[in-house]
Amino acid sequence: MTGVPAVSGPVAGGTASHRIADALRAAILDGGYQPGERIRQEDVAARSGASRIPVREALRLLEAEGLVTLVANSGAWVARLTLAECAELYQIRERLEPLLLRASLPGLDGAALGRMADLAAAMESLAGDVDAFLRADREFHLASYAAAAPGETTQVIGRMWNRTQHYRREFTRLASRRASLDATHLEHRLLLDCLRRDDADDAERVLVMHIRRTRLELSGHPEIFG
Amino acid sequence: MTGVPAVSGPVAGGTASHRIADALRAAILDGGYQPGERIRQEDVAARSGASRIPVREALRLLEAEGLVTLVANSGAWVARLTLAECAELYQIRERLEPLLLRASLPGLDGAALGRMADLAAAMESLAGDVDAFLRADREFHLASYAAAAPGETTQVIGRMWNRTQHYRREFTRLASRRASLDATHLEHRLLLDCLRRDDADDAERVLVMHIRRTRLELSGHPEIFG
DNA sequence: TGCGCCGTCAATGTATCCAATCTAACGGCA
DNA sequence: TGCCGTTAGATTGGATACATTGACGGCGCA
Repeated sequence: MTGVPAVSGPVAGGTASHRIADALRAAILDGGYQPGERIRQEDVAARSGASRIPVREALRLLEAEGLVTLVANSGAWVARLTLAECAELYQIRERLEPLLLRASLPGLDGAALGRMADLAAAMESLAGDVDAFLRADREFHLASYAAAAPGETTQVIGRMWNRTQHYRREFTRLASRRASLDATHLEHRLLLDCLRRDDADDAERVLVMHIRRTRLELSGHPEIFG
Repeated sequence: MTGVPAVSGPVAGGTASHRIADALRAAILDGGYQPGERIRQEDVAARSGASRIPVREALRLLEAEGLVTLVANSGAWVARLTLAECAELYQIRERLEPLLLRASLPGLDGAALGRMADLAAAMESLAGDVDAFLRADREFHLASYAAAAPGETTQVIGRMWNRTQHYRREFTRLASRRASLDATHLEHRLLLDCLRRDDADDAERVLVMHIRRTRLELSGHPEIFG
């Protein structure tokens, strides 16, 4: 229940709906709920000590974020993606993340780049711990965008990361077993180099290739989406 | 209340929340509600013959779409954009719409291109009627994407169009008064030509320039965002 | 006269209760 | 024995009623 830096996280004020939505989101991202798993309103209500009304609003919120699928008069399930849907989210990322990176680049200072270097190094040594790798990878990329003014682009990209989180976990599990994250590590270093050189064009290119390669490798593992 | 081809339109099942959300969305897009205007839950409930519960869920939905701004314990307002926020949405469009156009291009047949040509011609003669122009422009561009499999990209782009609708209307009002939509018309013809030639790269380029020029012209009219 | 406190009111947030709908198990029938 | 209609249960959707929060205006005081 801890650890994932929630993108649309505990920002919103004290209303119960938001608290519940935050808790559910964290549970889904951490794998406490699996894709396809049913979410019963009363269960959530009981666990959060509230009535079903705020739970319903929380579910609506998560549906809008794409994390939950609601069917009228039937129920709520943790959203699952087909391979094609997941690939589409990655294509959106390929187009939008370079935009955000470009906006962030001028504001990235030495401290931010240092933190990113630490994370990149950590990922290379963390080959075994999938969840730690996921957290570091997420923080690495989000850190590269952190100097951009938060706005719609950040929101959209955050939703893409959240929606694909489970499949990234499964893929990383596979890849780490075969010790085949070398390309990832290399691209992270390349990206850092572009940022240090303040070269936005190169950074965009590297980032596009990084996301695209991941997408193509994901497409090679349709069994993840079974 | 009619006319706007709602992007996230009356798709969803019979639940009252969705009906109310559809009605509110249409009202906002048509200008029945102005940006910054307050939306009272009881008003909407009374008008739609339902209680406040489904109204609240509808408002949550529209908040997620970016059309409504909710403040806890305070109320709901029709979302308003600053010039910077609007420009950001246009930058997202610059990156994503070419992607969608490329996906749609192979499936565009003669009928679709013919319809687009009709709409382009209509826009050129419709110089006076702002709302008719807006409808035609929207249908023109959405038609160019219609052959792509509906997915997240379509959704995101639709939301961008919806959120900027009001400001496009105001801008068009200004531009049509000065008869300065010539560049728009020209770009529409160029785009159609690329599509007829089945040239995806050129089409992407023209579309990017089309959206970017609009963004820059919008930036020249900060008074719209007062 | 201007600032700040307090009371009233309106609008939202939440809980409880009832109705409508879907699911699944059961039994009848071919 | 397999299929289908029926019925009972569970679960969600919605309405009403109450609690809570925030806003506005009046009053007192400096």
